[in-house]
Amino acid sequence: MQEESATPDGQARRSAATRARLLAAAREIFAADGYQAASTPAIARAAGVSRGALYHQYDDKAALFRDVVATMQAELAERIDAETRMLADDPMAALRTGTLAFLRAASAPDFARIVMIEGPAVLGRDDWSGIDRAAGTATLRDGLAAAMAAGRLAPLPLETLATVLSGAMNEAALLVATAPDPAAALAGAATVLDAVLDGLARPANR
Amino acid sequence: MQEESATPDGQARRSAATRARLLAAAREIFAADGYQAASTPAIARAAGVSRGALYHQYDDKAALFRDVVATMQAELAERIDAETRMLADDPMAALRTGTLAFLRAASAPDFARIVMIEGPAVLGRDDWSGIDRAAGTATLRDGLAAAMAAGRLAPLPLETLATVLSGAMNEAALLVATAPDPAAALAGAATVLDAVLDGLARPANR
DNA sequence: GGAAGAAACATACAGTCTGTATGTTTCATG
DNA sequence: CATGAAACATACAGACTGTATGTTTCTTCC
Repeated sequence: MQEESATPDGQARRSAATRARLLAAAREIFAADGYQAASTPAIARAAGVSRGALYHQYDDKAALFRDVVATMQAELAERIDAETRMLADDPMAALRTGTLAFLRAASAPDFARIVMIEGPAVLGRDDWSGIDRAAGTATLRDGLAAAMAAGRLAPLPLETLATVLSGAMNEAALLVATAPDPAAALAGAATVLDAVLDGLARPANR
Repeated sequence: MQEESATPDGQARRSAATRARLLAAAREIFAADGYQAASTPAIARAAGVSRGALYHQYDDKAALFRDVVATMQAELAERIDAETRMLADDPMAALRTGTLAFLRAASAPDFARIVMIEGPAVLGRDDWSGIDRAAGTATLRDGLAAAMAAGRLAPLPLETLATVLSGAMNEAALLVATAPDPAAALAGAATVLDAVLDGLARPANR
Protein backbone atom coordinates (compact mmCIF):
# COMPACT_ATOMS: atom_id res chain seq x y z
CA MET A 1 0.00 0.00 0.00
CA GLN A 2 2.97 2.29 0.43
CA GLU A 3 3.85 4.28 -2.63
CA GLU A 4 7.25 5.62 -1.67
CA SER A 5 9.25 2.54 -0.83
CA ALA A 6 7.71 0.57 -3.67
CA THR A 7 10.73 1.46 -5.83
CA PRO A 8 8.88 2.08 -9.07
CA ASP A 9 11.31 0.83 -11.63
CA GLY A 10 12.21 2.52 -14.83
CA GLN A 11 12.08 6.20 -15.62
CA ALA A 12 9.93 7.10 -12.65
CA ARG A 13 12.54 5.69 -10.35
CA ARG A 14 15.28 7.41 -12.30
CA SER A 15 13.57 10.78 -11.95
CA ALA A 16 12.84 10.26 -8.29
CA ALA A 17 16.46 9.40 -7.65
CA THR A 18 17.83 12.54 -9.30
CA ARG A 19 15.25 14.66 -7.56
CA ALA A 20 16.27 13.14 -4.25
CA ARG A 21 19.94 13.80 -4.98
CA LEU A 22 19.16 17.36 -5.99
CA LEU A 23 17.00 17.92 -2.92
CA ALA A 24 19.69 16.70 -0.56
CA ALA A 25 22.46 18.68 -2.24
CA ALA A 26 20.35 21.82 -2.52
CA ARG A 27 19.31 21.64 1.10
CA GLU A 28 22.90 21.56 2.23
CA ILE A 29 24.15 24.29 -0.08
CA PHE A 30 21.17 26.58 0.49
CA ALA A 31 21.68 26.22 4.23
CA ALA A 32 25.38 26.93 4.01
CA ASP A 33 25.48 29.74 1.45
CA GLY A 34 21.97 31.14 1.22
CA TYR A 35 19.77 31.16 -1.84
CA GLN A 36 21.48 33.87 -3.81
CA ALA A 37 25.02 32.61 -3.36
CA ALA A 38 24.04 29.00 -4.00
CA SER A 39 24.68 28.56 -7.70
CA THR A 40 22.99 25.94 -9.81
CA PRO A 41 26.35 24.71 -11.11
CA ALA A 42 27.45 24.06 -7.52
CA ILE A 43 24.22 22.29 -6.63
CA ALA A 44 24.29 20.10 -9.72
CA ARG A 45 27.92 19.24 -9.10
CA ALA A 46 27.22 18.30 -5.47
CA ALA A 47 24.27 16.19 -6.56
CA GLY A 48 26.37 14.45 -9.18
CA VAL A 49 24.12 15.43 -12.06
CA SER A 50 24.31 17.98 -14.81
CA ARG A 51 22.71 21.36 -14.74
CA GLY A 52 20.49 20.21 -17.55
CA ALA A 53 19.04 17.50 -15.31
CA LEU A 54 18.24 20.11 -12.71
CA TYR A 55 16.40 22.28 -15.21
CA HIS A 56 14.62 19.23 -16.53
CA GLN A 57 13.28 18.35 -13.09
CA TYR A 58 12.55 21.89 -11.95
CA ASP A 59 11.33 24.95 -13.81
CA ASP A 60 13.95 27.15 -12.24
CA LYS A 61 16.13 27.62 -9.20
CA ALA A 62 13.22 28.94 -7.16
CA ALA A 63 11.17 25.80 -7.86
CA LEU A 64 13.97 23.65 -6.47
CA PHE A 65 14.16 25.88 -3.43
CA ARG A 66 10.42 25.64 -3.01
CA ASP A 67 10.61 21.86 -3.00
CA VAL A 68 13.29 21.97 -0.32
CA VAL A 69 11.15 24.26 1.85
CA ALA A 70 8.01 22.17 1.40
CA THR A 71 9.90 18.97 2.25
CA MET A 72 11.35 20.42 5.41
CA GLN A 73 8.01 21.85 6.49
CA ALA A 74 6.33 18.49 5.96
CA GLU A 75 9.02 16.73 7.96
CA LEU A 76 8.56 19.18 10.81
CA ALA A 77 4.79 18.86 10.83
CA GLU A 78 5.04 15.08 10.88
CA ARG A 79 7.45 15.21 13.78
CA ILE A 80 5.25 17.50 15.85
CA ASP A 81 2.18 15.47 15.03
CA ALA A 82 3.89 12.34 16.28
CA GLU A 83 4.76 13.99 19.58
CA THR A 84 1.34 15.46 20.27
CA ARG A 85 -0.94 12.76 18.86
CA MET A 86 -1.37 11.04 22.21
CA LEU A 87 -2.43 14.24 23.96
CA ALA A 88 -5.66 14.81 22.07
CA ASP A 89 -7.68 14.76 25.28
CA ASP A 90 -5.77 17.63 26.92
CA PRO A 91 -5.58 20.44 24.35
CA MET A 92 -3.51 22.80 26.48
CA ALA A 93 -0.94 20.11 27.22
CA ALA A 94 -0.82 19.31 23.53
CA LEU A 95 -0.17 22.98 22.75
CA ARG A 96 2.65 23.18 25.27
CA THR A 97 4.22 19.95 24.08
CA GLY A 98 3.85 21.01 20.48
CA THR A 99 5.51 24.32 21.21
CA LEU A 100 8.51 22.58 22.71
CA ALA A 101 8.74 20.13 19.83
CA PHE A 102 8.57 22.99 17.39
CA LEU A 103 11.28 24.93 19.17
CA ARG A 104 13.59 21.95 19.12
CA ALA A 105 13.07 21.14 15.46
CA ALA A 106 12.81 24.63 14.02
CA SER A 107 15.92 25.90 15.74
CA ALA A 108 18.10 23.58 13.66
CA PRO A 109 20.36 25.91 11.68
CA ASP A 110 19.33 24.68 8.25
CA PHE A 111 15.64 24.90 9.04
CA ALA A 112 15.99 28.37 10.49
CA ARG A 113 17.86 29.74 7.53
CA ILE A 114 16.11 27.99 4.65
CA VAL A 115 12.53 27.88 5.79
CA MET A 116 12.17 30.83 8.09
CA ILE A 117 14.65 33.44 6.92
CA GLU A 118 15.01 32.94 3.19
CA GLY A 119 11.69 31.25 2.48
CA PRO A 120 9.45 34.31 2.52
CA ALA A 121 11.99 36.43 0.65
CA VAL A 122 12.62 33.94 -2.14
CA LEU A 123 9.13 32.54 -2.63
CA GLY A 124 7.21 35.64 -1.75
CA ARG A 125 5.19 35.98 1.33
CA ASP A 126 1.97 34.55 -0.11
CA ASP A 127 3.43 31.37 -1.52
CA TRP A 128 5.45 30.78 1.63
CA SER A 129 2.39 31.33 3.82
CA GLY A 130 0.55 28.76 1.75
CA ILE A 131 3.21 26.14 2.42
CA ASP A 132 3.36 27.12 6.07
CA ARG A 133 -0.38 27.03 6.50
CA ALA A 134 -0.54 23.60 4.86
CA ALA A 135 2.08 22.20 7.21
CA GLY A 136 3.39 24.04 10.26
CA THR A 137 0.64 26.45 11.16
CA ALA A 138 -2.07 23.92 10.40
CA THR A 139 -1.05 21.83 13.41
CA LEU A 140 -0.99 24.92 15.59
CA ARG A 141 -4.33 26.17 14.32
CA ASP A 142 -5.97 22.81 14.96
CA GLY A 143 -4.56 22.73 18.47
CA LEU A 144 -5.83 26.21 19.18
CA ALA A 145 -9.25 25.39 17.76
CA ALA A 146 -9.50 22.32 19.97
CA ALA A 147 -8.51 24.26 23.08
CA MET A 148 -10.91 27.05 22.24
CA ALA A 149 -13.75 24.61 21.62
CA ALA A 150 -13.07 23.02 25.01
CA GLY A 151 -13.35 26.45 26.61
CA ARG A 152 -9.76 26.28 27.81
CA LEU A 153 -8.63 29.22 25.69
CA ALA A 154 -9.86 32.79 25.43
CA PRO A 155 -12.20 33.19 22.44
CA LEU A 156 -10.29 35.07 19.77
CA PRO A 157 -10.25 35.15 15.97
CA LEU A 158 -8.63 31.81 15.20
CA GLU A 159 -6.65 32.59 12.05
CA THR A 160 -5.26 35.79 13.48
CA LEU A 161 -4.32 34.15 16.73
CA ALA A 162 -2.62 31.27 14.93
CA THR A 163 -0.65 33.69 12.77
CA VAL A 164 0.44 35.83 15.68
CA LEU A 165 1.47 32.87 17.81
CA SER A 166 3.22 31.34 14.84
CA GLY A 167 5.24 34.54 14.49
CA ALA A 168 6.13 34.46 18.16
CA MET A 169 7.23 30.85 17.92
CA ASN A 170 9.23 31.39 14.74
CA GLU A 171 11.09 34.27 16.31
CA ALA A 172 11.72 32.21 19.42
CA ALA A 173 13.14 29.39 17.30
CA LEU A 174 15.45 31.82 15.52
CA LEU A 175 16.58 33.12 18.88
CA VAL A 176 17.44 29.60 19.97
CA ALA A 177 19.13 28.86 16.66
CA THR A 178 21.69 31.64 17.06
CA ALA A 179 22.09 31.59 20.82
CA PRO A 180 25.53 30.85 22.27
CA ASP A 181 23.94 28.47 24.76
CA PRO A 182 21.10 26.78 22.85
CA ALA A 183 19.89 24.70 25.78
CA ALA A 184 19.48 27.73 28.02
CA ALA A 185 17.92 29.74 25.22
CA LEU A 186 15.46 26.97 24.53
CA ALA A 187 14.46 26.84 28.17
CA GLY A 188 13.99 30.60 28.25
CA ALA A 189 11.99 30.64 25.04
CA ALA A 190 9.78 27.82 26.28
CA THR A 191 9.18 29.70 29.53
CA VAL A 192 8.10 32.84 27.74
CA LEU A 193 5.88 31.03 25.25
CA ASP A 194 4.29 29.03 28.05
CA ALA A 195 3.60 32.27 29.88
CA VAL A 196 1.93 33.67 26.79
CA LEU A 197 -0.23 30.55 26.44
CA ASP A 198 -1.02 30.60 30.15
CA GLY A 199 -2.11 34.19 29.85
CA LEU A 200 -4.58 33.22 27.16
CA ALA A 201 -5.79 30.09 28.97
CA ARG A 202 -9.07 29.76 30.85
CA PRO A 203 -9.66 27.47 33.84
CA ALA A 204 -11.07 24.03 33.08
CA ASN A 205 -14.46 24.47 34.75
CA ARG A 206 -16.21 27.58 33.63
CA MET B 1 23.38 73.89 16.10
CA GLN B 2 21.49 71.69 13.70
CA GLU B 3 23.67 69.57 11.52
CA GLU B 4 21.19 68.21 9.02
CA SER B 5 19.43 71.25 7.68
CA ALA B 6 22.59 73.32 7.79
CA THR B 7 23.16 72.46 4.11
CA PRO B 8 26.88 71.80 4.36
CA ASP B 9 28.09 73.23 1.10
CA GLY B 10 30.57 71.65 -1.19
CA GLN B 11 31.39 68.00 -1.57
CA ALA B 12 29.63 66.92 1.61
CA ARG B 13 26.39 68.38 0.32
CA ARG B 14 27.00 66.82 -3.07
CA SER B 15 27.49 63.38 -1.54
CA ALA B 16 24.48 63.74 0.71
CA ALA B 17 22.34 64.69 -2.24
CA THR B 18 23.30 61.68 -4.33
CA ARG B 19 22.87 59.38 -1.36
CA ALA B 20 19.41 60.82 -0.79
CA ARG B 21 18.51 60.30 -4.44
CA LEU B 22 19.83 56.75 -4.33
CA LEU B 23 18.01 56.00 -1.09
CA ALA B 24 14.69 57.21 -2.45
CA ALA B 25 15.05 55.38 -5.74
CA ALA B 26 16.30 52.19 -4.10
CA ARG B 27 13.48 52.19 -1.59
CA GLU B 28 10.91 52.33 -4.33
CA ILE B 29 12.51 49.74 -6.58
CA PHE B 30 13.35 47.34 -3.75
CA ALA B 31 9.76 47.55 -2.57
CA ALA B 32 8.36 46.96 -6.04
CA ASP B 33 10.70 44.26 -7.36
CA GLY B 34 12.48 42.78 -4.36
CA TYR B 35 16.19 42.83 -3.71
CA GLN B 36 17.28 40.24 -6.23
CA ALA B 37 15.30 41.59 -9.16
CA ALA B 38 16.21 45.19 -8.39
CA SER B 39 19.26 45.82 -10.55
CA THR B 40 21.82 48.47 -9.81
CA PRO B 41 21.51 49.86 -13.35
CA ALA B 42 17.78 50.38 -12.75
CA ILE B 43 18.33 52.02 -9.39
CA ALA B 44 21.03 54.33 -10.68
CA ARG B 45 18.89 55.29 -13.64
CA ALA B 46 15.90 56.04 -11.40
CA ALA B 47 18.11 58.10 -9.12
CA GLY B 48 19.51 60.03 -12.05
CA VAL B 49 23.11 59.10 -11.31
CA SER B 50 25.59 56.70 -12.80
CA ARG B 51 26.27 53.25 -11.48
CA GLY B 52 29.75 54.46 -10.65
CA ALA B 53 28.29 57.01 -8.24
CA LEU B 54 26.35 54.27 -6.52
CA TYR B 55 29.45 52.15 -6.04
CA HIS B 56 31.36 55.18 -4.85
CA GLN B 57 28.81 55.88 -2.12
CA TYR B 58 28.19 52.28 -1.14
CA ASP B 59 30.46 49.26 -0.99
CA ASP B 60 27.96 47.09 -2.80
CA LYS B 61 24.29 46.57 -3.46
CA ALA B 62 23.75 45.07 -0.02
CA ALA B 63 25.19 48.18 1.66
CA LEU B 64 22.67 50.35 -0.15
CA PHE B 65 19.89 47.99 0.89
CA ARG B 66 21.15 48.12 4.45
CA ASP B 67 20.96 51.90 4.44
CA VAL B 68 17.38 51.73 3.19
CA VAL B 69 16.42 49.31 5.96
CA ALA B 70 18.14 51.32 8.67
CA THR B 71 16.48 54.52 7.48
CA MET B 72 13.02 52.97 7.48
CA GLN B 73 13.55 51.40 10.90
CA ALA B 74 14.68 54.73 12.32
CA GLU B 75 11.65 56.48 10.87
CA LEU B 76 9.36 53.87 12.41
CA ALA B 77 11.01 54.09 15.81
CA GLU B 78 10.75 57.86 15.79
CA ARG B 79 7.08 57.68 14.88
CA ILE B 80 6.26 55.24 17.68
CA ASP B 81 8.31 57.21 20.16
CA ALA B 82 6.33 60.33 19.34
CA GLU B 83 3.03 58.56 19.94
CA THR B 84 3.97 56.96 23.24
CA ARG B 85 6.17 59.66 24.78
CA MET B 86 3.30 61.21 26.73
CA LEU B 87 2.30 57.90 28.32
CA ALA B 88 5.45 57.33 30.34
CA ASP B 89 3.47 57.15 33.60
CA ASP B 90 1.24 54.28 32.44
CA PRO B 91 3.51 51.59 31.00
CA MET B 92 0.77 49.19 29.96
CA ALA B 93 -1.12 51.92 28.12
CA ALA B 94 2.11 52.88 26.43
CA LEU B 95 2.62 49.28 25.32
CA ARG B 96 -0.88 49.07 23.90
CA THR B 97 -0.59 52.38 22.12
CA GLY B 98 2.82 51.49 20.82
CA THR B 99 1.53 48.19 19.49
CA LEU B 100 -1.18 49.95 17.54
CA ALA B 101 1.23 52.54 16.18
CA PHE B 102 3.59 49.78 15.11
CA LEU B 103 0.84 47.85 13.37
CA ARG B 104 -0.22 50.90 11.43
CA ALA B 105 3.27 51.85 10.32
CA ALA B 106 4.78 48.43 9.76
CA SER B 107 1.91 47.18 7.64
CA ALA B 108 2.75 49.65 4.89
CA PRO B 109 3.61 47.48 1.90
CA ASP B 110 7.10 48.82 1.35
CA PHE B 111 8.02 48.46 5.01
CA ALA B 112 6.67 44.94 5.18
CA ARG B 113 8.54 43.76 2.13
CA ILE B 114 11.84 45.59 2.52
CA VAL B 115 12.37 45.56 6.26
CA MET B 116 10.57 42.49 7.44
CA ILE B 117 10.60 40.00 4.59
CA GLU B 118 13.78 40.67 2.67
CA GLY B 119 15.81 42.31 5.42
CA PRO B 120 16.85 39.18 7.32
CA ALA B 121 17.48 37.21 4.12
CA VAL B 122 19.64 39.85 2.45
CA LEU B 123 21.57 41.17 5.44
CA GLY B 124 21.71 38.00 7.42
CA ARG B 125 19.82 37.45 10.56
CA ASP B 126 22.46 38.87 12.90
CA ASP B 127 23.01 42.13 11.11
CA TRP B 128 19.29 42.63 10.69
CA SER B 129 18.68 41.92 14.37
CA GLY B 130 21.28 44.53 15.22
CA ILE B 131 19.44 47.18 13.24
CA ASP B 132 16.12 46.04 14.66
CA ARG B 133 17.38 46.02 18.21
CA ALA B 134 18.82 49.50 17.80
CA ALA B 135 15.54 50.86 16.50
CA GLY B 136 12.28 48.93 16.61
CA THR B 137 12.73 46.40 19.35
CA ALA B 138 14.56 48.88 21.57
CA THR B 139 11.36 50.84 22.08
CA LEU B 140 9.45 47.68 22.85
CA ARG B 141 12.09 46.39 25.22
CA ASP B 142 12.15 49.67 27.12
CA GLY B 143 8.38 49.61 27.41
CA LEU B 144 8.41 46.06 28.71
CA ALA B 145 11.17 46.86 31.20
CA ALA B 146 9.21 49.82 32.54
CA ALA B 147 6.05 47.76 32.91
CA MET B 148 7.94 44.96 34.59
CA ALA B 149 9.68 47.33 36.96
CA ALA B 150 6.30 48.77 37.92
CA GLY B 151 5.08 45.27 38.72
CA ARG B 152 2.43 45.47 36.02
CA LEU B 153 3.92 42.68 33.95
CA ALA B 154 4.80 39.08 34.76
CA PRO B 155 8.51 38.75 35.52
CA LEU B 156 10.12 37.07 32.55
CA PRO B 157 13.51 37.18 30.83
CA LEU B 158 13.37 40.59 29.20
CA GLU B 159 15.34 40.01 26.01
CA THR B 160 13.54 36.79 25.22
CA LEU B 161 10.15 38.31 25.89
CA ALA B 162 10.94 41.32 23.71
CA THR B 163 12.09 39.07 20.88
CA VAL B 164 9.05 36.82 21.08
CA LEU B 165 6.60 39.70 21.22
CA SER B 166 8.45 41.41 18.42
CA GLY B 167 7.97 38.31 16.31
CA ALA B 168 4.28 38.24 17.13
CA MET B 169 3.91 41.88 16.19
CA ASN B 170 5.89 41.54 12.98
CA GLU B 171 3.75 38.65 11.87
CA ALA B 172 0.62 40.58 12.76
CA ALA B 173 1.82 43.53 10.69
CA LEU B 174 2.48 41.25 7.72
CA LEU B 175 -1.00 39.84 8.11
CA VAL B 176 -2.45 43.33 7.98
CA ALA B 177 -0.26 44.27 5.05
CA THR B 178 -1.65 41.56 2.79
CA ALA B 179 -5.21 41.46 4.09
CA PRO B 180 -8.04 42.23 1.67
CA ASP B 181 -9.65 44.44 4.31
CA PRO B 182 -6.74 46.13 6.11
CA ALA B 183 -8.88 48.03 8.57
CA ALA B 184 -10.62 44.90 9.79
CA ALA B 185 -7.38 42.96 9.87
CA LEU B 186 -5.74 45.68 11.89
CA ALA B 187 -8.57 45.62 14.40
CA GLY B 188 -8.34 41.85 14.70
CA ALA B 189 -4.60 41.89 15.08
CA ALA B 190 -4.79 44.58 17.74
CA THR B 191 -7.40 42.55 19.62
CA VAL B 192 -5.22 39.46 19.64
CA LEU B 193 -2.07 41.33 20.63
CA ASP B 194 -3.93 43.14 23.39
CA ALA B 195 -5.17 39.80 24.67
CA VAL B 196 -1.61 38.49 24.73
CA LEU B 197 -0.44 41.54 26.65
CA ASP B 198 -3.41 41.31 29.01
CA GLY B 199 -2.57 37.70 29.70
CA LEU B 200 0.91 38.73 30.76
CA ALA B 201 -0.25 41.73 32.80
CA ARG B 202 -0.50 41.88 36.57
CA PRO B 203 -2.97 44.04 38.54
CA ALA B 204 -1.74 47.46 39.62
CA ASN B 205 -1.64 46.85 43.38
CA ARG B 206 0.39 43.82 44.30
C1' DG C 1 44.94 83.15 -7.63
C1' DG C 2 46.85 79.02 -9.26
C1' DA C 3 48.72 74.36 -8.72
C1' DA C 4 48.52 69.91 -6.44
C1' DG C 5 45.81 66.53 -4.39
C1' DA C 6 41.67 64.30 -3.19
C1' DA C 7 36.98 63.39 -3.51
C1' DA C 8 33.02 62.54 -6.52
C1' DC C 9 31.56 60.75 -10.54
C1' DA C 10 31.53 58.25 -15.25
C1' DT C 11 32.88 54.49 -18.41
C1' DA C 12 34.85 50.07 -19.71
C1' DC C 13 35.78 45.51 -18.63
C1' DA C 14 36.13 40.60 -16.64
C1' DG C 15 33.86 36.98 -14.57
C1' DT C 16 29.75 34.49 -13.22
C1' DC C 17 25.20 33.17 -13.24
C1' DT C 18 20.52 32.09 -15.05
C1' DG C 19 17.47 30.17 -18.29
C1' DT C 20 16.92 28.30 -22.99
C1' DA C 21 17.93 25.93 -27.14
C1' DT C 22 19.84 22.17 -29.14
C1' DG C 23 21.83 17.61 -29.21
C1' DT C 24 22.39 12.78 -27.15
C1' DT C 25 21.33 8.74 -24.45
C1' DT C 26 18.17 5.75 -22.04
C1' DC C 27 13.84 3.68 -21.51
C1' DA C 28 8.93 2.23 -22.80
C1' DT C 29 5.87 0.20 -26.26
C1' DG C 30 3.73 -1.70 -30.15
C1' DC D 1 13.40 -4.21 -33.00
C1' DA D 2 11.88 0.25 -34.44
C1' DT D 3 9.63 4.39 -33.08
C1' DG D 4 8.64 7.91 -29.78
C1' DA D 5 9.18 10.07 -25.55
C1' DA D 6 11.32 11.02 -21.39
C1' DA D 7 15.69 11.97 -19.06
C1' DC D 8 19.86 13.97 -19.38
C1' DA D 9 24.04 16.68 -21.25
C1' DT D 10 26.17 20.59 -23.68
C1' DA D 11 26.34 25.12 -25.85
C1' DC D 12 24.77 29.63 -26.05
C1' DA D 13 22.71 34.43 -25.27
C1' DG D 14 21.69 37.97 -22.20
C1' DA D 15 22.20 40.33 -17.76
C1' DC D 16 24.22 41.60 -13.66
C1' DT D 17 27.80 42.51 -10.15
C1' DG D 18 31.97 44.45 -8.72
C1' DT D 19 36.39 46.46 -10.13
C1' DA D 20 39.67 49.04 -12.72
C1' DT D 21 40.58 52.93 -15.11
C1' DG D 22 39.69 57.57 -16.67
C1' DT D 23 37.55 62.32 -16.06
C1' DT D 24 35.58 66.21 -13.70
C1' DT D 25 34.79 69.03 -9.65
C1' DC D 26 36.05 70.77 -5.38
C1' DT D 27 39.50 71.90 -1.60
C1' DT D 28 43.66 73.58 0.19
C1' DC D 29 47.86 75.55 0.64
C1' DC D 30 51.49 78.33 -1.02
